[in-house]
This record gives sequence, structure tokens and C-alpha cells, in this order.
Amino acid sequence: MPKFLPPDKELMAQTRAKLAAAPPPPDDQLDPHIEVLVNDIIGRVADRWTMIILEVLAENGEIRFSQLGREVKGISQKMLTQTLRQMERDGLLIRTVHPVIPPRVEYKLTDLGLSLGAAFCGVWMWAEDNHETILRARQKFDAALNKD
Amino acid sequence: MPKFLPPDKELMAQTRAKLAAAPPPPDDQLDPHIEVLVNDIIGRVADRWTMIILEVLAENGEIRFSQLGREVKGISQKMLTQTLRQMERDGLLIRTVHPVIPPRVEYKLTDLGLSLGAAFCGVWMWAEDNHETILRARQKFDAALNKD
DNA sequence: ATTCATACTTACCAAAAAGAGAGTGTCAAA
DNA sequence: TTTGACACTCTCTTTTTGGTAAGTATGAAT
Repeated sequence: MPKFLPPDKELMAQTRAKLAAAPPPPDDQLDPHIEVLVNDIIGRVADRWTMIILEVLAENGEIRFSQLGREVKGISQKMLTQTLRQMERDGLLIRTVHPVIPPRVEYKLTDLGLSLGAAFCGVWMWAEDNHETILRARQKFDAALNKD
Repeated sequence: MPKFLPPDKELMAQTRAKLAAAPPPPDDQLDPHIEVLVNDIIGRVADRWTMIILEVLAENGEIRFSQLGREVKGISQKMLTQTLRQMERDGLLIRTVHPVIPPRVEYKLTDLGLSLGAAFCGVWMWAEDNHETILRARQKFDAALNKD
């Protein structure tokens, strides 16, 4: 799934090992104002369309609106525009309008956008690695419910 | 923000470097069925409450329902129950009911839950590292809008 | 002359998510 | 005796979200 980043199992294993060995977290108390802000960013950034668009953009480099619409299947024009605007506002991508007819608008990721892709890649890999486990857990859970 | 994992800048830098140097991704085409499934998991798993609960759980180890409610501020009882059930169903945590009065129910993460925490940690760090950049981008964007 | 493509915006409407608040059963403390 | 804690569930209402469909401007192709 993380098409823009080949799964690097070795690095992941390394990461996990390091994380497992990590000392107990220093109980950081930080400005609740910032905490709210970061929560907000997570909420906005970690949604379905944003992540998928990010991926397509990372794969294709610069790409036009309707091409994006074709690649991100299932998305409506409205959601595409809306998500793109949000991402532009957050500085994840740049939108270039070529004043020609018919209109030509191109989108490409900024460094910030690319770095988010890299950060989120871990979650894609996790989902890929664990979707079977999750499916089994769900089946077990549902079966247990029906046994009453 | 990723309280359960101390930011490991060194490792992150290493990761980024490695990712930057990575060869172009092999254009993987995988079963669209699985793709949908993984998308679904991402959508469900990467939501606000799930991530915050995950964090609190990782911080506190085993913890009771209403204690959780106090730690995760702003959440309603309904959302707390609902999210916890989903997470249990997905195998992210285990729920232990002690049949005493008053009731005592404890929640703790499974290994799967912990691994998701580790995977998502990169996104928290990204958000922490970049929230100022994002704020500035937004201000710039909004200012540009008002200039017309 | 009509249609198509582009990149949208706007209006309307249905569905889903989420908040608020009351109810439940039991015991212990005030 | 009333109150409160616990861990919920249930219902009602509000808010948010997202889809559909139409409209817009322009020139080129049929």
C-alpha cells in the first residue's frame, strides 16, 4: 500500500527493537494549547482521502485535477476539491494554475507533504502487516458475541 | 505528544535518510480486495479517539473505564465505550471484567495495540515537529484569500 | 450549431456521527 | 435515607459529512 516507500522490514525491525528497549517516557507536560493544536492536526491530517491523495501525489509527482480524480477512485469531485484545498492551506501541496483554455491546474507535494507521507508510511505498513490478525480478532469477537 | 515513546531524533533522521535514498517503488499491484480492507483499517484505526486512547493506555498500562474517561478529556461516555469496543474487537486491547460490586473493568493494550502505537508515533512526532510550519502556512493562505 | 473537456462552485438532501441526558443495579458512605 | 460511584445502555436531537446534480466560462472539435 505505501507505494511511495518500499517496505523496509529491516529498518522496521530495527525501529521496533529500539522502541522496545526505550527507557520509560519522561512524563512531559506541555502547553495544553499546543496539545489541542496537535490533536487537531492529527485529526485533520489522518483522514482517508488526505492519505490516499498524498500517496497518489507521491507516486505521480505533479498531476492534474481530473487525473487525480481518476486515480483516487471512489472520491467525488466535491471531496477532491475540498481535500485538496485543505491540504494546500496546510502547506502539504502546491497548486499551480496555468491560465490557459481549457484550464490546467497541477498539484504537487511540498517537502512537508512528503515528510508526512514518510511518517504515515509506518501506519500503512502496520495495516498491511496486521490486517489478517485484525480480521481474525474480529471474527473471534463476533463469534463470542453470538454464543450468548 | 507521543508520551509512550520518547522522540528518538537520531533514529528518525536515520529513517528519513534511508527513505530518501530508497530506490523508486516497485509498482506493486495487489489484490484490490485487500487494498479496500487496508484502507478500511486505516480509516477506522487512525481516528482521533482511538489514537488518544491508545496513548493513554500505553502510558498507564492497565486502567479502569472512568479513569480513562478522566484522562481522555473531552470524550463523552458514549464515544469512550464505543471506541473501546471497536478496539477490543480489532484486537488492540483486552477488557477484563472483575465481577465485583461496584463493577470494575480494566483495559490494557495487546501487543498489536502497542505495535500500532509505535507505528503511529511517527505521525505524532511529525505533527509536533511541524505544527508551527502548518500554522504559518494557514495564516499565509488565509491572508492571500482576503487580499482579493 | 452542438457537444465536449477542463476545473471548479453552489444548492440541496440523505446518512452517519456525535452530544446530552436519563435509566440501571448494587453497595457503601454520609 | 439520600447520595454517589461504577460501567455502562438507550433514546433523542443536533451537527457534520458526503453524495448528486446543476451551473459557469471558454475554445476546440464534430
